[in-house]
Amino acid sequence: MSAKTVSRVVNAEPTVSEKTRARVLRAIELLDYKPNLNARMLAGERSYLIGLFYDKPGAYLTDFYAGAADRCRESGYHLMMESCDRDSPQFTRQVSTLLRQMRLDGVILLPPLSDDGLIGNTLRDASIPSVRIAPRDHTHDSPSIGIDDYLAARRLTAHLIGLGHQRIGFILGKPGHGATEERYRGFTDEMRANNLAIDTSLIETGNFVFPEGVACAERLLKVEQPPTAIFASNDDMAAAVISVAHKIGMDLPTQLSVVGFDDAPIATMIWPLLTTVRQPVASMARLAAELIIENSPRRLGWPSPLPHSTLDFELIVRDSVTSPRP
Amino acid sequence: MSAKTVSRVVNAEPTVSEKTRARVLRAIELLDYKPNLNARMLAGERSYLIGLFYDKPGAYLTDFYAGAADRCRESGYHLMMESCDRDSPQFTRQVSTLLRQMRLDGVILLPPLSDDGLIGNTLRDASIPSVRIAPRDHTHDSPSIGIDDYLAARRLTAHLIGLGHQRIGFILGKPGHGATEERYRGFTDEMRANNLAIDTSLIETGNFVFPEGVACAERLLKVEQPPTAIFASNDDMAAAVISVAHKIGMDLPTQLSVVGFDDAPIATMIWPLLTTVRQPVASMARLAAELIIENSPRRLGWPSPLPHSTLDFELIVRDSVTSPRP
DNA sequence: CGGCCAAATGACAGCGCAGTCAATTTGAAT
DNA sequence: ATTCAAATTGACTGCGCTGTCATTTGGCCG
Repeated sequence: MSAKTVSRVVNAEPTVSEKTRARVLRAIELLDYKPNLNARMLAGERSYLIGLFYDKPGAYLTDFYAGAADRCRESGYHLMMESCDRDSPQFTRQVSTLLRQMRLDGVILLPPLSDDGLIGNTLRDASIPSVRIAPRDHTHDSPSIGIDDYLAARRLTAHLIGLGHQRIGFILGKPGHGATEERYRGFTDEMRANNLAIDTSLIETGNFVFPEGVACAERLLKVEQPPTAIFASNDDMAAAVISVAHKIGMDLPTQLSVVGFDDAPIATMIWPLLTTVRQPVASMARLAAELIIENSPRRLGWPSPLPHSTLDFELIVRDSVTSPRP
Repeated sequence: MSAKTVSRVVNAEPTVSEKTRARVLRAIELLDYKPNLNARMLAGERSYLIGLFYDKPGAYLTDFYAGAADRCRESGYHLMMESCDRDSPQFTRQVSTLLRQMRLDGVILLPPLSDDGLIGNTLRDASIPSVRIAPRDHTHDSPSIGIDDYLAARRLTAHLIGLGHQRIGFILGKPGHGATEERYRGFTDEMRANNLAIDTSLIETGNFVFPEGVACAERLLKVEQPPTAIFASNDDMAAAVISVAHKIGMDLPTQLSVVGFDDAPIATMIWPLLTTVRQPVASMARLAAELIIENSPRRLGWPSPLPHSTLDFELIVRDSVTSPRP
């Protein structure tokens, strides 16, 4: 029973007889043997480490991390969460240091990193597989995972219209994000499909953050003929709308309907509870980790065609929407 | 110029002449040399890895992670965030696997893990240094970091009392957490110091979470003579109070003052903005990482007496508090 | 029963670094 | 200049595993 044979069993190599495999597994169980990760990394080509790169920490980050880490654990991998300050001058250095020091087997890119050319190139140069979450651009040379933002936005808009809303304000996310564009496109298409005019004075840009959402809401609610409903491109900005409405003494949702997007924790921490779209964050995370883990041993590159997974979203109807007052 | 000499320079060993050190450093810079982490781990006794163990992901988790990771990066360390499901049967196995596989140099324990005997023992048996964040119990054999919850709660209560509030409701956190007890003690002591009675029908337990905070708030606002102010032991529960108040049509903060604790993101994402206590999360995180990093090379155990750091909190006065109506 | 091929196993080296200890250089004292 | 201790440096080894390749085993055929 040589060390090598144990190694073979641990790595599930096919060239081991069933008899010895069983014996080894029993011994492993008995001794509670755990292979030393560092030695495996040093000797082998895999590091059993996956990077999770993000720009700014959002509310979904911990959820995503938890989901991906969960999947990683199942296969003996570990997740390294790393904040990538895109504007930092040492940005590339930082990334390549990480890659070289840690020998990551793959990287999961959260938006807006998923569309960042610099990171993309750095990863490609280092031939490190990556998986992109909710990219704007699906022509990258790595798989992507997301929901159909366009469709979700249409549904959400249809929900509003179905209840009788006609003047609907829209708060855009951060320019350049795929989600921003798709959600807006879904909104406008659904409006047009219902022969509803899009009043450009009712379109604001809130960059996905609460404070700017506040400014948008203040402008939106101050116009001559205010909207009866506001579609915010994420829950943080929807919360901002609600906060402003409360501040100026509006009665919600009677006087104003609000919808958000993401089903972030904040969605259920305010009154009225937000009607929103839930992204399957945990599933996306698990899938992302899985893609990398399964691709990792071979290093054969991604299968062709590249898997672009579109997961199902869920329309969550809560209390923040009602029919407009006649 | 042997490899060993380079190793000495990289590890800042003292027995290198200034001349060679300079030469080596220049070469390192020139070649952009990065020592292989895995090899260092395998060969040396350090792993350059610190664990951040948490139970349930809270809002401050990402901030804490960011702060600690920041400090780690400065010294070439990395942070592994791990969720410890305290109730899982494989809990100990999971932890010890981590420790043995990754050979963590140290572990940061977030509450309530900071008071968990099982983890504490496991770590001690593996002689892995740990740093506890906001423990209830300061008699552990590892350093702790926190703020003076008692004092902060007194200040917050004094703020309320100073504005004229006399009937003040209190929502407790999760039993067993140090923060829960200290904050409540601060509240009661300050009330007593002002000769104010503590009406036990105005004390509720919300376990630090929003949904239970909602239930507490509903009960609190339904009593015969409702409080004019509510002290929630954290911001999530304070948000719950505000949400309920909005729901039943109260005018805030005129009819009800609310204070929270932590200055979580939610504190500024609702109207009225929460008056609360800010914990220096980033500083705590940096300090925690630093303690482990500095202790790590020696493995001499902690200095005596054990450093129990009490960092400064900050009373953040915003809009959720006003004088009670006459 | 020998011969042969494929399957299964083991011997060995080396991944890149740090620990050990011996070899070398330096510098101060004689 | 010589001597000797201290300071500095380098050769060598091993950390625990995996890749390579040689060796052994087992099954099947003639």
